Amino acid sequence: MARPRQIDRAAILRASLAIADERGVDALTMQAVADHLGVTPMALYRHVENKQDLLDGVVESLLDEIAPSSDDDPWDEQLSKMGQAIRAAARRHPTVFPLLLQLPATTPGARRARARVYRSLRRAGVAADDLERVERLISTIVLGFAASEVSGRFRAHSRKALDADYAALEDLIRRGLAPYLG
Amino acid sequence: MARPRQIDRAAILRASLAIADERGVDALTMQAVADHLGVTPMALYRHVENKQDLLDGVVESLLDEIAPSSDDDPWDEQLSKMGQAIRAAARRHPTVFPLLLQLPATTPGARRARARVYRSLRRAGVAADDLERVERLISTIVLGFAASEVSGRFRAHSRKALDADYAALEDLIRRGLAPYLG
DNA sequence: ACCTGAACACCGTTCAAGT
DNA sequence: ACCTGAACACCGTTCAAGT
Repeated sequence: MARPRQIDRAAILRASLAIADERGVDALTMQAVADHLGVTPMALYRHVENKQDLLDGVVESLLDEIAPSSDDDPWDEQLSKMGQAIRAAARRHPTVFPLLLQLPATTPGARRARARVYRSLRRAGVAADDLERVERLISTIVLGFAASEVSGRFRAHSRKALDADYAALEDLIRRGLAPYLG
Repeated sequence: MARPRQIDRAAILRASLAIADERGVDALTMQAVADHLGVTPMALYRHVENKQDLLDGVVESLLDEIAPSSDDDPWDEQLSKMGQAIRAAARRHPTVFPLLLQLPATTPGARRARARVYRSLRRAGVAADDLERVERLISTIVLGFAASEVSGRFRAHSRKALDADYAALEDLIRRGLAPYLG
């Protein structure tokens, strides 16, 4: 428990995510983060603008956890893997993940994540004109489901039931997307 | 601006929603609600358990705003109207609405809202065994979109672009649901 | 350049006291 | 039965001061 000398933005965001995962996003206070890093709360303001900036940073850091699926897989497989990766990230960070739906899609991390989906869709045969719209539809559906399942909305449902729901959702997306896959 | 003598749970939730709509959910404090009602913050605790209970109540009150569509309309029309009603409610309450995705679906208001969709789906020909799953899929998709569009995720998009996105989403749902409509 | 001490305004909540 | 005053622990944030 020696105090780490390197306190920078990345370390602050890492500590913040850990606190939110362990004790919930409500326990994510400037003081808790400072304690975790062996520093006073005021020291954080050198590296983050304020609490909202810190929170935005934490939410955005989730995007980098959604691993790019292998480009070699067929379209179906890529959709499947992306869904599982997103659901797994949601489960790892149940109180922070739902905030992704509120994150402006113009941040660097959001752009990177979108670029990966664009590539998948292009290889699947989606026309250039439809690319952005299709990406918005898919990500909205998948994020909405993942947020719902980790944040209490489906609290009464077993993991097995949620998996079956998600499989049905994936089928629905596949059918719904058929016209775009030309 | 005479202080209303009737301070009960309903009045508290109404005042809370008004404050959140005007100044954002972050401005929804016990003190702000008390001020709005001409009372001290401590008086609220007679009618709500605590801040979280108040917030839950406010979120749940949104569900009652999603008007039941007319039973006479054909299935397509009902889906359309439900979507518009939900998006309109989201626009009226942009900072509170996204919390719907976190509200346990076991509250009375949530049950009522679901019952309405069940009836629609049954009339559309969805088998009894598929009813609950189909409802979960549809509401997840529509809530996810509505939350996204009012909470900054699509901040860069015009109202026209969002309407077009939603139309595409509705088409996608229709195609995806076809197998269930037997 | 980076962290700290002291201070401020605000927040949720409790409890005994008032009516 | 219902509201209030006083009080507490905690929160985000600023700023001058330390190293």
